[in-house]
Amino acid sequence: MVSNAGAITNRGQSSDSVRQHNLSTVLRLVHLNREILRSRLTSITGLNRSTVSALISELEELGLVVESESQASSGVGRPSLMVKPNENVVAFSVNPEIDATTVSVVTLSGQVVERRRKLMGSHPSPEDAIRVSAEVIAEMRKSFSTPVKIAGIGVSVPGQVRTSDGVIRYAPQLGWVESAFATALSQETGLDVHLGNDASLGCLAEARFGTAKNVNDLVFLFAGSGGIGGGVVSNGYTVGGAAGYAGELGHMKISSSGRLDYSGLPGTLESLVRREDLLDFFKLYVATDEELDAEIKSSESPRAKRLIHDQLDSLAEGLSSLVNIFNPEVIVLAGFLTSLFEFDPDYLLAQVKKGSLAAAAERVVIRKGALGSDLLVLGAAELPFDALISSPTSFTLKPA
Amino acid sequence: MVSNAGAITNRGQSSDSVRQHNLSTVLRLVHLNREILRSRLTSITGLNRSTVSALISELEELGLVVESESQASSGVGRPSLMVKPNENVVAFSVNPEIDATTVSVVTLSGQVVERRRKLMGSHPSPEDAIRVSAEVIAEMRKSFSTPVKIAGIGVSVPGQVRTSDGVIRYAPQLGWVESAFATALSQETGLDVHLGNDASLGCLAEARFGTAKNVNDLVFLFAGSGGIGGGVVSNGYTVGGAAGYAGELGHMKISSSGRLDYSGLPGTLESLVRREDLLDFFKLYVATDEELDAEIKSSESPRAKRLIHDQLDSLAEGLSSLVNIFNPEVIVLAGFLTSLFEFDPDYLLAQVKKGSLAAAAERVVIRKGALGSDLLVLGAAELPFDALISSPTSFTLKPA
DNA sequence: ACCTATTTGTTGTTTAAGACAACAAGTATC
DNA sequence: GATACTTGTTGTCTTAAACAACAAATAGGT
Repeated sequence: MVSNAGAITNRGQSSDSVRQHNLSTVLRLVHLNREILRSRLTSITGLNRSTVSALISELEELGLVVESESQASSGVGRPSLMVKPNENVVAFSVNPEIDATTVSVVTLSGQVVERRRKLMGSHPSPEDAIRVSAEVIAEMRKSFSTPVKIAGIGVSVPGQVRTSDGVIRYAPQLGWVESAFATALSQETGLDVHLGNDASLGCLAEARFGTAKNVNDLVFLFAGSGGIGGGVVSNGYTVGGAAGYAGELGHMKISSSGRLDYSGLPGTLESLVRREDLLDFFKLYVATDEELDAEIKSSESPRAKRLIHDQLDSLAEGLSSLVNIFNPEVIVLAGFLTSLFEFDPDYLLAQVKKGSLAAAAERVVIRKGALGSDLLVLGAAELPFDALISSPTSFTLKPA
Repeated sequence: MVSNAGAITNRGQSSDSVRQHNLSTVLRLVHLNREILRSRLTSITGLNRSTVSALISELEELGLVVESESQASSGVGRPSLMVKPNENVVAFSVNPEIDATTVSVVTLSGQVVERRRKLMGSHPSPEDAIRVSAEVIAEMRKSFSTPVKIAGIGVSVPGQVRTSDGVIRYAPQLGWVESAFATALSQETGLDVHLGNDASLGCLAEARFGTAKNVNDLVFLFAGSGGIGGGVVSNGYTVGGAAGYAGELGHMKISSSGRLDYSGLPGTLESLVRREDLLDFFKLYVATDEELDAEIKSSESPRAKRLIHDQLDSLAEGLSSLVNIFNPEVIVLAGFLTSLFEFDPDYLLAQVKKGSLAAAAERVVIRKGALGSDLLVLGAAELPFDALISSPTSFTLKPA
């Protein structure tokens, strides 16, 4: 079914599904805002005060939210109660990288309360990462001081993930091919496991908690050592594609150059905007984003400036196309792209506008991502939380 | 708000909005299927038989649908009633072109029942097109033999349209800039006027009635004499962008070539895949798509084949990027792109797969559009019909 | 021709849940 | 301390979907 205005399904709504929808809506608002006044909930949802009251009671009985007296009183009238996510509801976030795997605990209120990074030998296999993740998760479950309830596990994957069954199709940097990661990790832990592409999850995180909060049309571009990934939100929905592989914005062809990207495609954005090129130039062999950033910011030599502007030009060409395709409200850059951007923000924006249609580009804004090292951690945790939020009554939280 | 699973709004649902939603859902299904059995409606919506019965009664009282005994009996049991859109409910479709403006009457059941093409002097102004459209519409309203009810007017615009207020920002072929087209035509006719980009409307039409029925992730590419336009459906929603300018797929940069497209951007898909180039080669100065198609299909000379394959290569480069960006289920080609495609369909598909990530491309299918000359007529009419369908009880149909 | 099984439409009743109204509780202003 | 104002709570009302029972219409078997 295709629709602009209507709902996405052909399903009708029974009174039961209405209740589910309203519970989800309230819970989602509480989650997204971290804390929110009851009076705000009534005005945002448009529901009656008494209805919101009943919904919150039900969510409280389910152990998903808690109410407290609000601190700062906001004007005349009886002060409204503050509603927050129950701090005992958590999700695990798993972030495999080339040389380490990070496991974090995130609360439903969006706090990263624990993080453990396990260094691994070079080129770990998916099985290695699964084993290590399962071990860390088991340790963490034993060491919780409060009695937590677990929504599940979210995994950020630097590669292509089939969302339907959580199979990693191809993760070039890690060298992983066709791994039934979700099934395996679920068996090891007894928890629900959800996988997502790292850049798509980053996009989700910035759109929900970061610099693109409340933005419905958004293009996100993320570059690390392994190339460029992307994510798009359109109409408030993540663009996922038929099987979940959408958002591979680094692999757009923007030039006739024969340079290959990490997936072997020529003339793509990823082949022309490369962290490696900058590292080579500055003779930094292993560098953090911060070191590279400092080097770029302090560049004075014409040759350095030329290189950086070349990269900015390529980035602008890609962004111009994306502006024409998506007419976004905001473009969010993350990873070392923020260093390029901040080197000359006006130049980048001007080049983007030059390469795109005036109408599509007229209100676009380019911003730096706001979530830093929490980006993928928060993004991955959203996957199990989404599952919980979309069916709060039937979802079964697991004990620690 | 950003969500994959949930609804797009933060609004709660009262019992009233449930009724509205269910009425819309049923009416939309009737509209999309042209006719549908009551039993199918119950199974698709998941609503109770008696509820569907009540909903249809209400829609019938509103004069939006009619019931009839179904013809072919389908097995045991009491035969189900057939529900169809009321043939008296119509919309006007207005399609301005460089040398003519076409006004059509489309029924809620998707039939084009009348079409008048008014030739206009070269380079008509928006005001000319508005005047001519209003005149034709006035004539048509007088000449209806049955007492019709009018949902409104949909206009396809070969250019960029701000959807919020129906202002044409820029229509390069027509030379129109900043025209408050919707407001003006509405004043002339007393009807609601909705504007949309031509290619986006074509995409919508193919997704609802054409070759991409029931496809939720779809890329549409349409090429005529004025360049290449596009449309995208993702998650079942049209990708519209922040202001409605999204879908300008012809203006993606795919090459370092300095050739300019009709909007002055270099190296774009539109600059490299050009109807004009083929016309020049075949020495056809004014040609219909059919004539050009015949010429392409009968090409034997190596030079002709080379030219066509060059264009196919450029088309494939654009499509590869789009596959990486959207991971569509189906790519639909329309206009003279179908001629290129049919010249060597396997080659195009192979080149597209070669230029894109294996996972994103593995299930993609390229198809020719199915709606031919009804494409824009049906697409534009969907705009007023959408307005009607999304609020069937409060919508006021205008008399002829 | 008749009987049975099956599916669908119709009608009256039940149930779930949001709206509404009245009242209580708590705050700011004068 | 009185008043205005906003919010939370509670009981009642209303809407609309579900449900159940029955009638209607078909196919297939005897």
